[in-house]
Amino acid sequence: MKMYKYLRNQFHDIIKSLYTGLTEFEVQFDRAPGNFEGDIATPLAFDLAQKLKRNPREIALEIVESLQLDDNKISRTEVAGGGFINLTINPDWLRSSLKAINQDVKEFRRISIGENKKIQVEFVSANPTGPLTIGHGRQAVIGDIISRLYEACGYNVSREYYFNNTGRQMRILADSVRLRCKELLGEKTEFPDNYYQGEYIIELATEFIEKYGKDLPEDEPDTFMTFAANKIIEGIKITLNTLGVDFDNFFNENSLIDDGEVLDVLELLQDNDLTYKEDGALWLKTSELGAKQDRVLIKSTGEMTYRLLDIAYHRNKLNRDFDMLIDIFGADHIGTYKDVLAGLKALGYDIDKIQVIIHQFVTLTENGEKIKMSTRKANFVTLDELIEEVGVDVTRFFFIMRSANSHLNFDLALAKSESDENPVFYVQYGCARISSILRFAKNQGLEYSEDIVMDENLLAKLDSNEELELMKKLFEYPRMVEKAAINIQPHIIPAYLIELAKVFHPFYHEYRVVSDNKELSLARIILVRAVREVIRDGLGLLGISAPDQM
RNA sequence: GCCCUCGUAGCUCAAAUGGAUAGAGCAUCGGACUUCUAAUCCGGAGGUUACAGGUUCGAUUCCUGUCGAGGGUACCA
Repeated sequence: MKMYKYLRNQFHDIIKSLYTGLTEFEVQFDRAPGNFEGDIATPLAFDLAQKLKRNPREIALEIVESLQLDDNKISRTEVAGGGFINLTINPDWLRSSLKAINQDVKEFRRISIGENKKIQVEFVSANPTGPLTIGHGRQAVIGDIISRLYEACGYNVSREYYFNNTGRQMRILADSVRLRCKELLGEKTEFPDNYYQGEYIIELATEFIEKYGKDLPEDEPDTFMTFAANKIIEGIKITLNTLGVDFDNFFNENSLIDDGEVLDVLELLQDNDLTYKEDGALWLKTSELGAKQDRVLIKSTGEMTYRLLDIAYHRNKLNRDFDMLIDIFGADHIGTYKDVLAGLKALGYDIDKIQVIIHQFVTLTENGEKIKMSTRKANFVTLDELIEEVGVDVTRFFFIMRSANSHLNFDLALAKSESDENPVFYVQYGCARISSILRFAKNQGLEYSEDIVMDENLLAKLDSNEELELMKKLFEYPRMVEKAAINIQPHIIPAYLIELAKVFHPFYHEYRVVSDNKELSLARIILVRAVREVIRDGLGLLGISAPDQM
């Protein structure tokens, strides 16, 4: 029985029976502060006090009096301060969780909120105009871990990458390659500033000549475009694979055009009187949909804008029968996604299904100097280069340990030279250390087994403060996974794992696991093995390795 | 100009929906390896949560204004 589920049910029942008029209330739980007796606290009496117009302390006392919590689970209940209710967990209940964790940690942390629900996460979706940058890396990791968290909560998750493989930037890409080809063949050219300057364009040009020969198909820009896009997409997929990010579907923008879906949307928008013509362009009446100004759908050149294509794309996604869609965008999309949602809403689609996560940019610094990243200019550091320098584990951990809407400061020099400062090693070290202990124990003839974990008398040996603290921390794990998923805040997981390691390492220094006392040794083996199970599982959710030795 | 995100210890960041005395890491100072991994641990110091108001039992969190950083912005994506 999950701790918080049990408590929530108990409190709900008692409040309903005590205050029959109340229908809407929430029971929230926090960890009790260290200076008060108790492990879990709830301020719900304050909430009720407001609704009932009564003294919070009186209400808290009333609730505590009527509450009939199982002594085997909660050993003490008290009212503290102006009306907080503090609960102390019975150590036996804590110890019982060690069985569950050791037997099957995935079952222990299993949350069934997503049973039979389908969800799609769209992320990265970088244009195929160059290698992935560090900014894309952050998004790749955030999206992947959000997907893993939802899977952990029982959802059926589909990861999708949307390739903007049409439009102006693709034509510039094609022409950049064409010009570099001519240079390679000895011709003098003017290479415009707004073309893609990166070294990789020259490599593409070299490969292009190898394939198509020196007689360039200059009147076939599509040949250059298709060649370059395919090569770049291939590279992007390799990079993502290296980072441990796998997609279920790659969706190409041009398919929306080829299948006529964009025209369908356009027709729908026009039929609903949501558009008008002006200055040779077709405008969407976004100002009537709550936005500041109207936006162009089709430019006077006849070219479709991103907004139109993105409305069509999201319509396509909504028609695919998902219960929820999560979009992960960089801060540069903050101004546009609202127009897209407004357009969809005007067409009658349920946009509440769409959750948009905006993440702030990564600031890359080296030796105190900011490095400005831009694909078009040549001075970016690629994701490949970063992974090469610091490794997959550090890259992933670094990108996920900050909340998405906080600017991420990535100090390259620090990541490269002093990677031991990175907390990922702190967590991994806990895992390696426990494996080492278990190896040592095995040599002494002491080993974990299904039989000993069922022995209540053995587990009862675990009664020191440090051991109980460790168990309390383990007990919180399922709630952390749920919290991270529901709030779409994946950084909660690394923060939790650091906390767990932070409780484990002092325990290790204070007590020997393997000692002359055989029973106590076995009990502690059960405990540290449970810690390792949770760390391993948590690192697994982050896609980070859990080494048995370091 | 307008819109969005943000401003917390010297630095990088936590603190779910408003909860009790705002927490970590790094850096700094002082300690701990003949015993299961010192990539570790123990202790000290470090704060008017940018600033000024407001809302209430209670504000880092919500509202208003000022200052500062990043992003978007009127036919790029």
